[in-house]
Amino acid sequence: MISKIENFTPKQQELAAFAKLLSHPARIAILEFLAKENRCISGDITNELPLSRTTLSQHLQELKNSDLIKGEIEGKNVCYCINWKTFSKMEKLMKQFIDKSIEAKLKQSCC
Amino acid sequence: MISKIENFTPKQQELAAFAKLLSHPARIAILEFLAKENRCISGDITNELPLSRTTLSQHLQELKNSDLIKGEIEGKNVCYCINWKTFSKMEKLMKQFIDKSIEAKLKQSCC
DNA sequence: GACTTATGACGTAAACATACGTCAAATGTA
DNA sequence: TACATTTGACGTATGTTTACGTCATAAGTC
Repeated sequence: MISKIENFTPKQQELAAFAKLLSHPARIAILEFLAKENRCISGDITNELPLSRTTLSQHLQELKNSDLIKGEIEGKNVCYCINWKTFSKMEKLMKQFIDKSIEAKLKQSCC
Repeated sequence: MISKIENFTPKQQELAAFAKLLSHPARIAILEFLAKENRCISGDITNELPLSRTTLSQHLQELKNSDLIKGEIEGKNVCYCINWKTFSKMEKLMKQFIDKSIEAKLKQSCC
């Protein structure tokens, strides 16, 4: 199968990539948990979520690969936390898309 | 394989489902196109996007199944348009998630 | 009625995501 | 040094998404 993704605009691709990260409740739960805790948290996340450590590790890896979270080794543990720089970028793109759409809504005549 | 999705909160599931809809550039492009046009548009979308009619139809179906767009038959054509009620719901959930996260950021001490 | 056009339905192949068990490495503790 | 703990890496089975070709249907046109 040939991917056609590169035929879309960079912005569309970037927004889609961020949306993909949010497209599984486990990853949303991870981000919510990391945001809630005012200190950084290692594999405690495993105890919080109804998934095996292995599966969770995979989701963490995905978030880390996309730079939405950071993970730093702290002795025996790993301290994970949200990368706010990337998070803000996601917020901006998402807001832009939604606002642009809703703006257009006002001019709409049918349906 | 057993799905563990039902073990997460309804809000997490709902947000993830919306995010999944936005997780492909084609579907973002469709929504952008529908929002841009101030009249409703049928299969003209096919001419706008670098995908076969069949593939596009599949993406349209997905958006329609989730109620993010509506499609009404108009003679020979189908008039598609954004379902703003669902769109607003998505906006609200997404905003809630992002704002709640960023609010927590201010209290954060590490990383 | 025959023809064209627009569209959804169905089938299918390739790619990707999800979920988890097991293993190995690295670090702190007895 | 021996041992437990935390964690990423690897393998793998199953499920879902993407992409498209082909067929069927339904509405307008000749």
